Amino acid sequence: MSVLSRSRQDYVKALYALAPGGGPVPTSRLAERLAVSAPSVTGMLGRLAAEGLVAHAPRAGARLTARGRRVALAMVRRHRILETFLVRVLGLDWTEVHADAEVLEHHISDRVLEAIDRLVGHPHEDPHGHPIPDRSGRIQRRALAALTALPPGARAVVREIRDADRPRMARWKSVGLVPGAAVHVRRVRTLDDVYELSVAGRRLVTGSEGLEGVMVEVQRVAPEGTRRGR
Amino acid sequence: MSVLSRSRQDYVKALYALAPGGGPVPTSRLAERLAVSAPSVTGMLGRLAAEGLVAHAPRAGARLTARGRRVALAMVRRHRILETFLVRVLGLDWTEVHADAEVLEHHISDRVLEAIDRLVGHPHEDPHGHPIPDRSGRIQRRALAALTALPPGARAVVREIRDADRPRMARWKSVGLVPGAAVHVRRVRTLDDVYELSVAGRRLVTGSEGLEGVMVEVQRVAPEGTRRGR
DNA sequence: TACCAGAATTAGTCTAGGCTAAGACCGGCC
DNA sequence: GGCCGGTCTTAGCCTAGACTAATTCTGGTA
Repeated sequence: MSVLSRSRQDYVKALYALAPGGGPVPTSRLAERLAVSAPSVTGMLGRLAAEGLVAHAPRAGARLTARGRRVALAMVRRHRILETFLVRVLGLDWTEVHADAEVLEHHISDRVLEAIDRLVGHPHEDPHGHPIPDRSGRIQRRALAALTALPPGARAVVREIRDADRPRMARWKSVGLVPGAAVHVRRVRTLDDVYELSVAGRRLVTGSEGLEGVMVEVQRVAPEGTRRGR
Repeated sequence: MSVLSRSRQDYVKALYALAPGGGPVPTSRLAERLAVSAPSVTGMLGRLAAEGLVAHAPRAGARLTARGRRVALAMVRRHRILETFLVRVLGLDWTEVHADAEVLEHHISDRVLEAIDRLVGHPHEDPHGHPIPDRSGRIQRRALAALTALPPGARAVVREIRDADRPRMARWKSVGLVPGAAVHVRRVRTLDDVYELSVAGRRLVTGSEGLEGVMVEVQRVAPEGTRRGR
């Protein structure tokens, strides 16, 4: 009970990722996320429920218990500290550290994790800008908007780059869409899905597909006379 | 075939550890070392033989093939680089890093391993003094003697501390028996198993039990008129 | 109200890698 | 030469965690 198999850790982590607020997650969503069949999910949810990590109302989805949530947050902490370490200490690129952290988070002892945390200076954010839960599982919650949701004229600062495939992250990085970058939405042509932005002063024209996963903190919604889109 | 399960890696590593020279290893020795039953060993040896990693003549023990030996040396390299990292970068004590390295060696990608190797400056020895195989599996072979095999009067330098239980390694460390330390054998009382040494200038009296695993490079066997013991 | 489609669960298998119990081999002693 | 004890191997079983096929719900529509 005290030491969870890698599989269990993955299920708990996925539940948290799919519903950080604790809402119920359908079996099929978990199956898709974990690249596993639906019956496998049903089976594992049964075990996790018996262990008190999830509440599973048959045919009504599963949600983490308080204990499950603590486990999930511990995994998130491990993952993000490891990513920070891989980038800052080992010099790997932040567009390519996800897979390594994904494996290591299951196998590193608390002792080594805390030593690494110390080495990188107890960071509050990982290289993608995600907040790192503290030892007791507290995580900074912030109200971020998707860059694609901003109306023309808005100004914002990039805060998080959600994990995505490597080429996409590499593209974001190459055009300056990195945590901390200032963004100004110049025009949005909804019909043909074209965004004209300036990113850190440089002009960028792209489709929405190339922006999903970039989360920003809004500075100014729009110049005078313009209303915020939903 | 290209990616070996943790279990397979452990068997191959154990075979190398029990017979670095490539000699045959009895099933029972493997079982003992891996804390596994003899039938489990027979079963796994069958699989490893089918995969070309070991040669298994029934009832005559198993030995590594050239391929198996390459795998084993890669594992040794990973283990020792990781130990070096845990000590030099994370600041852990060399008497307590073995278990962590034992787990991590199976889960770290080549990319991360090489980054770590770079970070610690491509060391040739780990913190216990063991030589680290290079990328192509070449390992420095040296003729070391057990400290307990030295005759009275001999002078030597500690070169390797063989992995052992933590308290024992901690004791060695606390009395100065660390790689690089100069040792002078003052007296050996074979009857009641007492060794009188001076270690880095400090006097040390102990039984042989407290010295097993300390390997030295002999400087001078004995003063005039004394013969070397076997 | 009855039916249908999609989602979830149940039933039954499979693989890796363990285990115990039982049988087969082999080297040494009488 | 025959037996005996230890060492291996074979036989059969177990668990975690996957899978596919078949079955059961359930909510929405005719």
